[in-house]
Amino acid sequence: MASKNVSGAKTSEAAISRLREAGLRPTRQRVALAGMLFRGGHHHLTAESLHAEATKAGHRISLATIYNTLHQFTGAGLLSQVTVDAQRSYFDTNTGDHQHFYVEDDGELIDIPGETIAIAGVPTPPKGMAVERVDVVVRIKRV
Amino acid sequence: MASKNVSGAKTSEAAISRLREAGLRPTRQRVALAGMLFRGGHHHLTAESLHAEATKAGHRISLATIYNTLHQFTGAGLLSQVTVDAQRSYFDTNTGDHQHFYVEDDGELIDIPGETIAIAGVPTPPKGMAVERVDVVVRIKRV
DNA sequence: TTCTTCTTTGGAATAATTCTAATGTGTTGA
DNA sequence: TCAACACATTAGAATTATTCCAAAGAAGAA
Repeated sequence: MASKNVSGAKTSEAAISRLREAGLRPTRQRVALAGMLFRGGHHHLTAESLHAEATKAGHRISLATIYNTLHQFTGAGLLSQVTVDAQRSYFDTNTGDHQHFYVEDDGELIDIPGETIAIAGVPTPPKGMAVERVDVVVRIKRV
Repeated sequence: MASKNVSGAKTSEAAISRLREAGLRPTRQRVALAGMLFRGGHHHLTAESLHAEATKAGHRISLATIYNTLHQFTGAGLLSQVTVDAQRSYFDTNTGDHQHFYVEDDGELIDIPGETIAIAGVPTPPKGMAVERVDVVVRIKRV
């Protein structure tokens, strides 16, 4: 018997294997969120925005679970966290090497591809420390 | 009759003119904070850390005033704000062009002089926007 | 001085995030 | 198939950083 929703089913299967590979149990909530997050082009989100999107799509997922999931996905390398604003945490489905424009007027993030910006002369960290990541944020404003 | 504390008096005078030049009324609280902040080498601080330092130095200044003052000083160009952690706002007495190491283990900031890192290829911002600042954060961890 | 305007303040309010303890669910092995 | 366990989810309380508010206080001009 055919699935009620072929494209939905495919999304789910992809999400499920993605979660399994990451070592995360494919629970209903995680599958739903992974389906929304990794369905196509990259995007930026916050806990609140993802919660709103999930609710609108008909998934009843608590905010606590949204937070848990965002952190688990980040830990598993499925998402990256972007720190540009002291008030709110942003997440990015693009985990590759790249940078961001941050529009200060409305808190929007815009990707800058990884090869665009060249950074030279990063100094050696203090003894006993290693560089984890080099973040570049180009803060822009409406003129 | 001589001042009770020559060095303290000098610090105050310097702080007072600094505030006047910035167009800020030299109130008792602002003078005390400016005295602590601009007394010597550059440093990094948070609202809480400044409040604790002020209290320890015997100044009774409310946390609300600490926040007000930090924002006013930042607006006046006496401080710069550093966004490296989503949970807490850092301020820097070094307002010149420079970058930071951020020690993720203990939330410490370390300055990287302005000439050290070279950034090339910053793309043109979208129409109607202008680059406000380019921030580089080198996140490091204990190995 | 005295008036006016700007500041400071304690405490309440807000916002984002985390915690907690109870309940629910995926997985495993018999 | 199902019992049993480990792991997840949840609502709501708790926490943390920060801002707001309205009243009381201090700085500057006349």
